[in-house]
Amino acid sequence: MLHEEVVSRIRAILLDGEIPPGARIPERDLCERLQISRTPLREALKVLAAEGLVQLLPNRGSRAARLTDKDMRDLFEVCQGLEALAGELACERVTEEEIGEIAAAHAAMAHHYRNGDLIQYYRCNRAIHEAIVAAAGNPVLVGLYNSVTARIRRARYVTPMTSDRWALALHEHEAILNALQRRDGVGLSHILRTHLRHKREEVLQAGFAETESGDPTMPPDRARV
Amino acid sequence: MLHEEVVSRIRAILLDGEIPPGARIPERDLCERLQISRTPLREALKVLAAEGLVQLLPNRGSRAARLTDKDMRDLFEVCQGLEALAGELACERVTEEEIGEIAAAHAAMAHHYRNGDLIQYYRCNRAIHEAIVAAAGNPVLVGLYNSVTARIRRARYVTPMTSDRWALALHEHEAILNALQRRDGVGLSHILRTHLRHKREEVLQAGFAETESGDPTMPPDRARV
DNA sequence: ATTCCCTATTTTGCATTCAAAATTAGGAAA
DNA sequence: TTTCCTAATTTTGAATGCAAAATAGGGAAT
Repeated sequence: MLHEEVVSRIRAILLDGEIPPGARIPERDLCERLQISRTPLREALKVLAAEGLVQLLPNRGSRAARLTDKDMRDLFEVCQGLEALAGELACERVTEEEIGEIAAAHAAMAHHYRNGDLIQYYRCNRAIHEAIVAAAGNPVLVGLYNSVTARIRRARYVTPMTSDRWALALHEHEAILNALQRRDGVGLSHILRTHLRHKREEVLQAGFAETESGDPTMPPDRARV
Repeated sequence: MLHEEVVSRIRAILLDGEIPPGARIPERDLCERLQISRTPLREALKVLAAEGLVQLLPNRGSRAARLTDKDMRDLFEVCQGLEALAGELACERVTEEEIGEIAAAHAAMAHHYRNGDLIQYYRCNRAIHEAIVAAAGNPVLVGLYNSVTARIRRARYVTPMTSDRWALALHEHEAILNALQRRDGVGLSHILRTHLRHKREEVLQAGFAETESGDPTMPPDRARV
């Protein structure tokens, strides 16, 4: 198994919450599960620590990082900036074909909205945001966007919405698609910011931060893998 | 030596160009120099690879990453977005004390400009940009900014300027300081973008990209450490 | 001289090992 | 029972060892 694959697999385990935020990462068990020795596992953990998904505790191993409200706010703030930039660039560079794909994803999303299928709605939603970032044609931007969004993925795409919020979000997405089709970079940038600001408010209101009560320096629970 | 320190030391070696872009990284020699074994060295290299400073070649070790023109353009583009965001946030959050420090750095920079001291000018210049990002009060933003700017540091802060360009840059910096003092987020954001666009043009014009002629898949020179 | 091929050496990637640190478990004292 | 101390166990962090891959070297054939 290649280094990058080890990183991906562990990242998936963390994002799925299989090792919940704050839980200690059991090297031994993970090694057994991935059928690798501790050396490549630990290399991957250091990389994930640099990404912010893992917290390293000197002489005490590593745990799944947990986000405070402040972390969440900071991450959404940067995400807004990145999506705003992506929106502007995308309007300059997006192809007609890409616009077609995004329009199709939007239509599918609207369909799931009408069916009240939040899971599928979020799936399309995420695809749209990622497609806009991809359309910016800047791999560096894609990389940063992925690392930032990975950390807020669960909050962003799991938090339930009130019916009002959901209707507003869909409405905003119509404006997003519209701005993209008109290649109105400034407009797209602006609506994306507003859209993400609303999402952030929802998430923080829902208290999605991953900090539990209690001393964060205390020995964390051990995740069973 | 702590893991993070190993990463920092190797990062410094790469940024100093001591191992030039494209050169193979000699694990053995670096181990000897840092007085560590290959295990922690390789952990650090994987982290630096994730940062984009090192390129991993399966079964063929790692080399110092080299930037193409496209990489340079992409990095500057993202850097513009990050500084623009930082500028906006900084105007909301910067303290009077921080403004004072930035004003002082600006004065020092202007002094070095008048003396024609490019090295010292760039030192102050970089301090100002970093102070604005710091004033945004968003550690996530600082982290991304550092990783992006690390990769373009040499291009950004080494490229010589024509007298016209230099005069323009100083003039832009006056506008930057002014916008910050007026806490004009939109204005600061805008001038920072313009300023960085100019810098990018300079760098690309100077042909600072790190791609050498020849097949990039060929065995690279080995750096002597 | 140049190209090809085969062997010797080096380098890589990972498993294993080992000392140091932390954690756990157990028993004595209050 | 609760608290504190000590010894056994586990876990961590890094060095070492080892097989596989890549590279370098050195003729033989053209």
